[in-house]
Amino acid sequence: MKYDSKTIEEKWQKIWQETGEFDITEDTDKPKYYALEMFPYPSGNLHMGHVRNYSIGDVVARYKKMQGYNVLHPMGWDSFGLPAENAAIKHGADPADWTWSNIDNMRKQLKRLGFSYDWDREVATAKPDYYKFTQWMFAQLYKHGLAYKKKSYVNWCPSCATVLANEQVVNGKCERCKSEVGKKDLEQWFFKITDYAQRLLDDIEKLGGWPDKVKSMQTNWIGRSEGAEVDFKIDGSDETLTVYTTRPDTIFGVSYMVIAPEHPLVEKLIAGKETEAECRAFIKKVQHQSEIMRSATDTEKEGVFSGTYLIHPFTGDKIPLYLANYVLLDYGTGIVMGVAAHDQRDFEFAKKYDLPIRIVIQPEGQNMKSEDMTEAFAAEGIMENSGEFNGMNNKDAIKAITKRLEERGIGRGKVNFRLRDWLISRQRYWGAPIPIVYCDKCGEVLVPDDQLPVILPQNVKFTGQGQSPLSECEEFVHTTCPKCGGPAKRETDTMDTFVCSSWYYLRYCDPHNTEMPFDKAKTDYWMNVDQYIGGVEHAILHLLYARFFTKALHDFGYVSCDEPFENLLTQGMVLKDGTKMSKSLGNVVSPEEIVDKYGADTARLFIMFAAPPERDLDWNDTAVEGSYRFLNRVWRAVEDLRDCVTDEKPDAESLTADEKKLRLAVHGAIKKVTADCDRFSFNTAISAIMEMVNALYYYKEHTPKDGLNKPVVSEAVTSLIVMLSPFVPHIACEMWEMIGKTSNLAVEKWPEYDEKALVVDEIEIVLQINGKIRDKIMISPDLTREEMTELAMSNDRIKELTEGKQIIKCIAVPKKLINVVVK
RNA sequence: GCGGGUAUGGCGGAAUUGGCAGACGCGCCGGAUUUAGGUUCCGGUGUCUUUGACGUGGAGGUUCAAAUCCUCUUAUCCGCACCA
Repeated sequence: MKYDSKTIEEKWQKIWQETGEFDITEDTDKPKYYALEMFPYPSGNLHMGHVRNYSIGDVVARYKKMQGYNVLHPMGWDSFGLPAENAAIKHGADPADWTWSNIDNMRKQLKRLGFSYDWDREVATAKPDYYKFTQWMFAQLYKHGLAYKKKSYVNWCPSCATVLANEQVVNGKCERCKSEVGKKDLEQWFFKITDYAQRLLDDIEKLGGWPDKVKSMQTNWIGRSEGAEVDFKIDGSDETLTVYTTRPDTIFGVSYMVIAPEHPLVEKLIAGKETEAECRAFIKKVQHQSEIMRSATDTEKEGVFSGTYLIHPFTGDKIPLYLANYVLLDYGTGIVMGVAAHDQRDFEFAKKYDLPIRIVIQPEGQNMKSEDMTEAFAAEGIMENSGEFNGMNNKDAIKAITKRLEERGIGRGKVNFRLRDWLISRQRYWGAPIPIVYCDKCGEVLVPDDQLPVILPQNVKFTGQGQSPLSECEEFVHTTCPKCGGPAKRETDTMDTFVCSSWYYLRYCDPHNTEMPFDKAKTDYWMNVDQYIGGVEHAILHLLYARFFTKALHDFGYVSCDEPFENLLTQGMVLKDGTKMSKSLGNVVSPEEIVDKYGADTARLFIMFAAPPERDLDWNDTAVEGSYRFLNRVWRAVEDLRDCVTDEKPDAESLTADEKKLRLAVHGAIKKVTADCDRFSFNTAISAIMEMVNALYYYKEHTPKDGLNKPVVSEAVTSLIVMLSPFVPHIACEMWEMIGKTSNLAVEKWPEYDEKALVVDEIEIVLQINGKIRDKIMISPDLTREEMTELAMSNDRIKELTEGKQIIKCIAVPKKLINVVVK
């Protein structure tokens, strides 16, 4: 007989729903705990990655609840985004209908897995009551000068027909559709995340509960570098060009300069020069080079002389200015010094175009010659050919030269970041409209808070071509100016969906508030998120944006915290046969099927048991059977022993050896499961429960039915059910009922172990000679080192093996081993 | 190139602080139950030339003792990448 997972799971899910079991409010009598999993995009169906993410979160939430915490555990939908719109283009479905029906389906699937969400707090970012406040967030940033529009050379995905943030371009391709990303000069909305670059970087230190991997990814992404800006006079003009360099110490080694071909000043620099035609041809060529080609390290460096010379600020030499494909427009000033001897890229470029290689730093005690060099020398050394700075260590020269530049007013120390401002406008329909209107009289006008939300219109046309559907929706575009009441046009760009997901964790604290995105008192109670759980793919984008939002809202006075996520767990992927599950490979295991066949509890148990949460998990059908078998084994034991359940406590004084052994197993398990759950080592927590079940079977099989010690068995059975309940809540509740309990298992107190039950008369310790095991003996655990040593010396085996040898020393580790060192 | 991981039986994994390597599970082998298969219960299962030796990707080192610490190295995965 197998236990009936289907009936049991439906029964308890219904009860939880009807009793509002997991609905929660602020309660200052209890410590709070905010358990959060990254909310899903409603693609249509739950996949195993979701099941894993939410199973981990549910165990955490349920475990904390049983430990007496007031647990906030919400769920919602990151429901704006391109797939809805693509479905509209492809199948003619309305993006809203498509989204809501997907949500309905996935909500059902989540409920079938028995997660302990407070469904009353469910949010969907595509609903007006939510995006009203996404627009409010935009307004706040706008009012504080952190949202601005500028013409910029931006990433453009031709297939998605929209711009993309820097973070959404992966290897020169669109993160979503993988098509090659181009560049366009467009007027776009940005959030000034760069204002927070230093703080976002500094505060990474505060993120003690985050994985190092994520912290280092963010550090690299922010990419702080220290250097200097230097002004170079243009020969024959009063104007200057400014470069950024991290190596001002190499300034005397400059043999040429380079400017990005797309640089706005290029036009002026090449106009009327002998080389103009050549330059124009080069610019055209570079424009046709794809972003991937341009950014690949192994792409050959190419350039052309601009016809312009710059004047070296120290030597007064005339230095040729080149246009070259290896200089990035949007980092630093878009102009760099070419120091062939001390930078590998410059070295290659100089070799190709036969430009001078000037050594200005020598490795200590050496005398390199430029004609012998096969690669640039980028390490530390002693300055030479650098005028007054000769003989200095180059590290010191960086400071000295920067200082001199500052004194002369032709340069300055400068910190640069790799992080760019966050491009948030999208030329798409299914997103939160940007609350801006354009009035002929008043210009760009922010929609006032009391006129939010700017409602996304329905019944727009989806052609998949040309402009955004919104810009062709006349009744949306034409409006009145909030300032002067005259005719005005709406901004037709919508916001990047990452804006919506940058503040949802705050909305969960107060999801029904119609006046404000949240009440400060409520976020003060619930924030920070104590445990955030999700995929590592969000290590940069979402997690950086959310940190930025929290800091900005903190500065505006809306929240007290300035980091949102106290602890972060990045769960591993769910694989099949060592590779990612994917439709094209046909190796997708559907959660629905598994729940149908074995039940939600088995699916959850397998996922938690098969691997530690942060590691990748290979789906294994026979191992799933093993988890199912274990639950049946537990079920049979509880069924068998249900009559033993009593309120009577075991009498520790009068137990048989077998009874003591069972108690030891039970309390040992309580100790280990608790410690393991505290450190999120759920796989070993489950294995500890399995060992306890094995001990229970041993006792059961070795004791006549009428000889069972009821209080001892009762203690074992109740602890077993309680400890299983965060992992497999349905079967646990059913067994709880089966043994006659009427209390609510979800808030049952987590068991505590009895130190006395763990005390044993004898333990096995190891006898070693020179670190090799030679015997094992049973001793009292209380023996001192001296007593242990004495025992070892009188041991026959040790005596035999050490005969005729010189005993140098004897190391005794209480409760572990004795090691005799001989020569 | 820079940054961060990972490497342990046939497989997933365990060993929290340096102290019995391989817990727990899968698989496999055997016993009991059964007409048989399946189920269930019990037992076994790192390798080998088995009174012992070897064994945590490889090579050194520190230590009475190393999967764990140090140095070097190989493989592999992930992130960033012409960032001046």
